[in-house]
Amino acid sequence: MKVDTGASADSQAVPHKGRPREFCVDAALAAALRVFWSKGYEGASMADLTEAMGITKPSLYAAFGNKEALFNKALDLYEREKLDYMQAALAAPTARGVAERLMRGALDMYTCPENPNGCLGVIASVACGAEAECIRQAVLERGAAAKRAMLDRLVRAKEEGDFPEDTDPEGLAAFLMAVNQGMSVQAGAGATRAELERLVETSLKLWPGR
Amino acid sequence: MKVDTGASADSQAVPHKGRPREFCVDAALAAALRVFWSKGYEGASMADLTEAMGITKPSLYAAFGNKEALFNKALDLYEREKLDYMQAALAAPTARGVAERLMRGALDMYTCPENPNGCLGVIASVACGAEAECIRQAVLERGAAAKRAMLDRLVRAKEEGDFPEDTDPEGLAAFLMAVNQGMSVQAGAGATRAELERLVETSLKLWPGR
DNA sequence: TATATTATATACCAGTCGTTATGAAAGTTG
DNA sequence: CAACTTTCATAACGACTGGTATATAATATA
Repeated sequence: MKVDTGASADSQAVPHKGRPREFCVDAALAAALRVFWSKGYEGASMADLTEAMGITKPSLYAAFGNKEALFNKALDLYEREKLDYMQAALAAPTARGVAERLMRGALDMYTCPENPNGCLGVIASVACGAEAECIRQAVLERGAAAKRAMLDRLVRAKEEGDFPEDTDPEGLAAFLMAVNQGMSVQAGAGATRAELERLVETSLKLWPGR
Repeated sequence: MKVDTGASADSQAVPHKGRPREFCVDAALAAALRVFWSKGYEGASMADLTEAMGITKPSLYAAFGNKEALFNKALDLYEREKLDYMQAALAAPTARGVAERLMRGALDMYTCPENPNGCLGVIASVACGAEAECIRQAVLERGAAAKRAMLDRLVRAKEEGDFPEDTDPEGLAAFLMAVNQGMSVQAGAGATRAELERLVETSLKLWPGR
């Protein structure tokens, strides 16, 4: 297991000693993310990855360590660039605003033609068999953290009077995650944007309180 | 590609000509289902399958054709034995009864200790990369049929006055499927029965009409 | 008992998996 | 120019993939 090379920073600032690399690390990582996102962790072969990234296998191993390390960095990138709607949702003033921003953000994410279909977290957590258990655990960890953040936000919302008295914030947090995960599955199954919009509108209409 | 041997019927009724097989086809298929259910289509290797089924590879190929045919038969078995709560739900007298039976049936299915975690349909449709596209299509086909049946049922429910006037049956059908898929994802992620119960109770409380 | 038919077990196929050893190429530094 | 360092491309590694050829064992039929 190699140490992290700190590849995320742009390496063009200070000229290195040896032969300079001929590819952009960030662009290669973005390409790798697309592959993992499309095919899952185990479904993405090194041949798929190197072809999409435009580099050879030794270059990949030198720059990113191994497949698992590459996936984790791709997962970081995914969370940073594609899951920003989550934090934006949590910042909404009311619980209804949280739900609305979350669902509409997810809708835009899932239906953006630039993106592969579905949610990388769902794909990787569901499609992880056998020896890639640590990958699964890493993905589940992030999902659990997201749910915890949502739960905290909804608990606060209840204290602020956003819900009727008999509302269960834990149930609602699980509910929001479930609708989001369901959207991911249906998007992966080829649902149209119009179909997902109806799902979002229906879910928001059912959402309780303000 | 061999022709179907009609292995579903119990072959002990009439003695065959050659050497009799030493394993029960139905039991082997049930074992194969558990493997596919746990690991997905591509995640389940022939070695996994033969070991769980207690037979050798040539026996498997002779009895079931190949991996794809085996999966399709396992999928039939799954739908027949594990998805019966779907039809039971559709037979409920009111839309609320449909939602209730569906969610509680799914809850029981996902939390039964005998079963692997999650829904085989979700697992196989999400975790199908590359060349197993026909498997994915077959699974998606069944999911689409299930949603269509649900939509028909909810349209009828609206005609029967189970919903407020401004209710969108299509959105509600997608909603029911989404909650179910979300339950599958969360069950696969290791959610406890108590957590899923709260999700079900919350969703049912939000369900509109009677 | 002899023959036909089917299932079994062993070993093997070509291909792919993730990973790495090897040597040449391309830079910086003395 | 000659070290030195790092990346490059080629090729290979052992392990595993889905799928079979072959030979033997077990039954029914004649």
